[in-house]
Amino acid sequence: MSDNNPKPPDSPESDFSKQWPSELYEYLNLDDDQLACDELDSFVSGHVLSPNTDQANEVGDLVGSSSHHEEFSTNVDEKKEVRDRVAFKTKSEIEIMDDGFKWRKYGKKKVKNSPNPRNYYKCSVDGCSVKKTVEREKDDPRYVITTYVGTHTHPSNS
DNA sequence: CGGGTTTGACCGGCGC
DNA sequence: GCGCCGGTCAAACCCG
Repeated sequence: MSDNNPKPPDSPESDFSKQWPSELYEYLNLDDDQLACDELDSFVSGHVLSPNTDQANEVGDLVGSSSHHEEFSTNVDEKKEVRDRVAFKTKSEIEIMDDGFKWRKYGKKKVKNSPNPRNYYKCSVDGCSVKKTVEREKDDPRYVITTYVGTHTHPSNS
């Protein structure tokens, strides 16, 4: 948390950052409760900017391990662009979850480390360049890994 | 008619 | 220098 990004002063909703994770938590809770699975709860929050393949490996390993949650504190490794990378692992048969935002799919790619394709979504709101990537777990196809990149600059509810 | 989705192609970065 | 890999764009198509 404490991801205080350079939000414009004309943003009436300064606590939108708090609102965002709240909804996600709701989903996670619902999902968890719905399936009564206490073995999952992967909450991975990172912001590694290094374009290194190691990054993917780490994430994959983390997800593959499961059974335990990891939390990365804000390391403030900011360079110039503030790209918050937040990955969520959710148990769902569908990857298209409406979190209150409108997403436009702009690409689909098949990763080598996974037999399943990866979907790329982008926020439809003008001025909001938040991206989202959805990928299925390679070990457990019933798990969905959603990675959010960036911060919304507009209210979730229209 | 407009926006959203789809798929392939293209590109940039890194490794070898 | 080339190949691999991941990410993005764009044209076409589909649906409301």
